[in-house]
Amino acid sequence: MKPTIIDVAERAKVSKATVSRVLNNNPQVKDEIRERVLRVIEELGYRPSAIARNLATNRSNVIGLILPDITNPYFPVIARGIEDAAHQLGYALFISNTDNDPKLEQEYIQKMVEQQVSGIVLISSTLDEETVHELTSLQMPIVLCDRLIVGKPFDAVLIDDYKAAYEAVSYFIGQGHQRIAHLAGPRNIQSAENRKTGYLDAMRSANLEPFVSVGTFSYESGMHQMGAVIDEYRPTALFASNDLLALGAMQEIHRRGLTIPGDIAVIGCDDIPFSKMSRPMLSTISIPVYQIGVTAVQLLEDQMKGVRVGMKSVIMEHKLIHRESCGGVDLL
Amino acid sequence: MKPTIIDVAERAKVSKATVSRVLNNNPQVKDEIRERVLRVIEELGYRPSAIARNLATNRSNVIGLILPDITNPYFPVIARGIEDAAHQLGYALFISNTDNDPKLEQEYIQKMVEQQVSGIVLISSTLDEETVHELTSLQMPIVLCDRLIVGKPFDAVLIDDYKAAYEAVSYFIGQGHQRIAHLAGPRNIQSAENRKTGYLDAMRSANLEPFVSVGTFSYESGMHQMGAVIDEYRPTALFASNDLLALGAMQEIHRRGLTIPGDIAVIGCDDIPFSKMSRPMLSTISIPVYQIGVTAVQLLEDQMKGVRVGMKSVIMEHKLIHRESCGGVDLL
DNA sequence: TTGAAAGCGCTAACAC
DNA sequence: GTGTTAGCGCTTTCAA
Repeated sequence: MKPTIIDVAERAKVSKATVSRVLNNNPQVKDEIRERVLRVIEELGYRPSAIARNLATNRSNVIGLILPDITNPYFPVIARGIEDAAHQLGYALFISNTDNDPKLEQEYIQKMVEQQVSGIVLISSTLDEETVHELTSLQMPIVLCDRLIVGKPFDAVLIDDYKAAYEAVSYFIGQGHQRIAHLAGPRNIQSAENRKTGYLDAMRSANLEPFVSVGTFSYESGMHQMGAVIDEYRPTALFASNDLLALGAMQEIHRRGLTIPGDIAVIGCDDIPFSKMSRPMLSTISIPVYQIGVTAVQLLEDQMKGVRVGMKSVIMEHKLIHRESCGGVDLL
Repeated sequence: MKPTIIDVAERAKVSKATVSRVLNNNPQVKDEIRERVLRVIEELGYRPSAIARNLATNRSNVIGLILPDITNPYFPVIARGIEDAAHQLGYALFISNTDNDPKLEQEYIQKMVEQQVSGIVLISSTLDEETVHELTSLQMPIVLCDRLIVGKPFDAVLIDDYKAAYEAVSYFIGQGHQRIAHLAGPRNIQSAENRKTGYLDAMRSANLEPFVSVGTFSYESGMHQMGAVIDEYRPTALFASNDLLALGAMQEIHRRGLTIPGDIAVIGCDDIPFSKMSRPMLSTISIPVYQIGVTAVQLLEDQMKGVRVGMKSVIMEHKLIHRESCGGVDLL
């Protein structure tokens, strides 16, 4: 059997309260006794049970991360930011993939509640009313990360998708492009919609005829959509709603014997690790993904400590990274 | 306050034992009472505390995953396989990144022990004696995943790195290549060493002069090393120890105005998602990463259920995926 | 089929 | 400075 606090207490000839005190670094323990206890702990290889502790203190020092799919190259860096920040603050991390399925989201939220997590970081693109309602009724610290449905009553860390898209398109316009296409993401993903709107507005304000092709946020989708876009619109520039889409589009552009950026200039969004490995290297809107994760945990910590009342949203800065695929002068 | 089992019991006018029974689907509860209790649970929005439950049952239904870095594109798919399998079996998942730091590995193992996880999946490249010793003394279900230090007394799921490398090199030899270089991974990573040995043996058995360049498992390393390899060895083919290395090497090859596979044919290893997005598409040794994760959890489950005594290693099948970068006839 | 009560391993008053 | 004791919310005998 694993030793318990009682085993330690008996062997060290003290009460378990004292053992508990040394465990929690309570200063009012005589050094001599502290050392004796420590020694016994060592001898026995004793490890306090976090579970018993949690039950007694009603806190778990665990935070939960719920995200769509760790396999999507956009998320690992966020996850890493969250994990690093969490561990730094002494929290362990639960993780669950939902594939954006509201059913699963709710199920995992429930599970986390049952596990008594101290807080939840939720990355969801599709938050429905029901989930929101469930979340609010939880009375639990929650931070929405990156893909907010606007107007929801939660802390959130986001980027300004609208502006990011607007800037990318404006760059193309500044370069003299007239036929700028947009590969959009799924309609139920808020950030995709915002980027689309940004694109549309930028085009309109320059009196240019927009062309949008809607797909999923995947490489394959980028390939397939791009074929039709070329056939129907003959763009000289492309703004893709995320890098995977852009990379897929580039593949198709090359397949047709067209050049990048010569025939078609391309800008993506997210700056996933691979965007600098493509040929030509993908120009893209860079998002401080790691920092988003760190910030999310900070907001969570604030809530957990009760430092702050009321909600708080943090908007992270994005930046157009001028690599090879968008043509034009080097902006650096 | 969150309702407890007592609140439910009182409101349903039964004892908490009965509530506990319906919670655990104990069949010997009268339907009428079961329904009444269920109704109250619903009304109160009651959720049993996993923590209290764990303390009472001494099981946590949580498994821990310790891996080097979720940000490395090789790991997310494994992680996903593990998570899916875990959730399927009713386990939640802890996750920790170690960056292959033995200190951190030990720290996280300790944390997981304190959290009373039911089992641990450990992906480590560098397992030192001390950690192994700690692990064995834990008496806890453990599965080593993918990067085994051979001869350690744990369950493991692996691939045959030696053979994989041997096959890749043999393919090149079969194509008539004489100057086949190898970009190796770090010396302290077992799989990298095994791949290197496979390369070396294949070269020797064909009486070819080998050329190995050792670096890290990164894209940048691939770029940098490849420069020297070209200068010093003028290879016509390259076997890289992983895809990131291969992709970096391809970048450098292109930068020098050389063609792939024309001037230098390349084969990578791992089949990370990006290997099919590169241009040309990277030929590589494909590893059933997702299945590795699933299998690891199955082994863990076996241990946790006590189904099996003794150790077990599972070797997963790899396969050379012939895409564009390795030249030669299409093998399909 | 149900209830009473002991206990899981720890923390936190409170008393000494 | 240290010990006693009463919980934390659940499961699980054991009786009834």
